[in-house]
Amino acid sequence: MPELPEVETIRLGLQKHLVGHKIDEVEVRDKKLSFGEKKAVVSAKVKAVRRAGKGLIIDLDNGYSIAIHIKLTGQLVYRDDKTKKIKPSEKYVDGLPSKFTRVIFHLDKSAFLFFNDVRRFAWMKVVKTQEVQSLPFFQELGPEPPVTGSISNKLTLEEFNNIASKANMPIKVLLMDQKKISGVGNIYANDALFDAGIDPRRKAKELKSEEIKKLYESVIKVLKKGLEEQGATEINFVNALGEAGSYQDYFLVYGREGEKCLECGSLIKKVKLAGRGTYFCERCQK
DNA sequence: AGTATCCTGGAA
DNA sequence: TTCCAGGATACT
Repeated sequence: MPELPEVETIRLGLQKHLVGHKIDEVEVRDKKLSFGEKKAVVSAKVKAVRRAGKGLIIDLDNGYSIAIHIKLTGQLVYRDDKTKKIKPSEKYVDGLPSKFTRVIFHLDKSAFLFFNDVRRFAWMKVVKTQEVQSLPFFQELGPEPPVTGSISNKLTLEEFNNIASKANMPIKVLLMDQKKISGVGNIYANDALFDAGIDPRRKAKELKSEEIKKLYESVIKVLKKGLEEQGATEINFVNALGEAGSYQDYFLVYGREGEKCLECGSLIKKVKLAGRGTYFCERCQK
């Protein structure tokens, strides 16, 4: 789902297209969304777009920011006269107001930013820039594997070793715990464990240090691959121009239950860990 | 540490 | 028609 590579892909697109625009008007169409003070963003200019874990921060030039989490199905899509020509992915729920469009930013130079979300788990909140880090989500974020584009602290191998040695939970659950390690979700956790040859059900604290080292490298490797492919379009992830990613064409084990292991040909198994679908090869992952 | 919850479209 | 997926959180 939207994880570090997907959110970073959006950030890069917004950094390129959104920065410099003035916000003329904001339409909040979903009453469930506690957007905050609309007045605080109207007539401000976008200064920068930052990321921490799976969270995004749009900084304005008036001391305010818009903190965002797209959760499972959120989309942030920029449109202007030039980018209108780009044919969006079929996964793009709708560029123009649709029933899934929760917020519309009317920008200067006839541009728009659409915030779409089918399942309504995503959130978007106006806060003072200084207070972004004190929002519970950002405050509690753990360090992030060293990939790119983030303001979070970088997870070192030593730290990963330390965190794992104290965690009495399956290693896969640890990888996905944003308070311990940020940015990794279900897709990349499954694929990293396959790449490292480690059974996702094993207790984190029981892993040997060479296994932790291998896993550390595998996590970085799959995240980088995800970034290169501009993310995975599983449900309806799209980038800031409405285009799909392609990491779904390179899934190692995620979503491949019953299919052949890419290494040994035996069938990929699926179990549940902490309520989440967990895919692995019993023969390759020990 | 595990489980229910939010929400909805799409799969079974 | 029912069930399932999933990020993060609130419970137990």
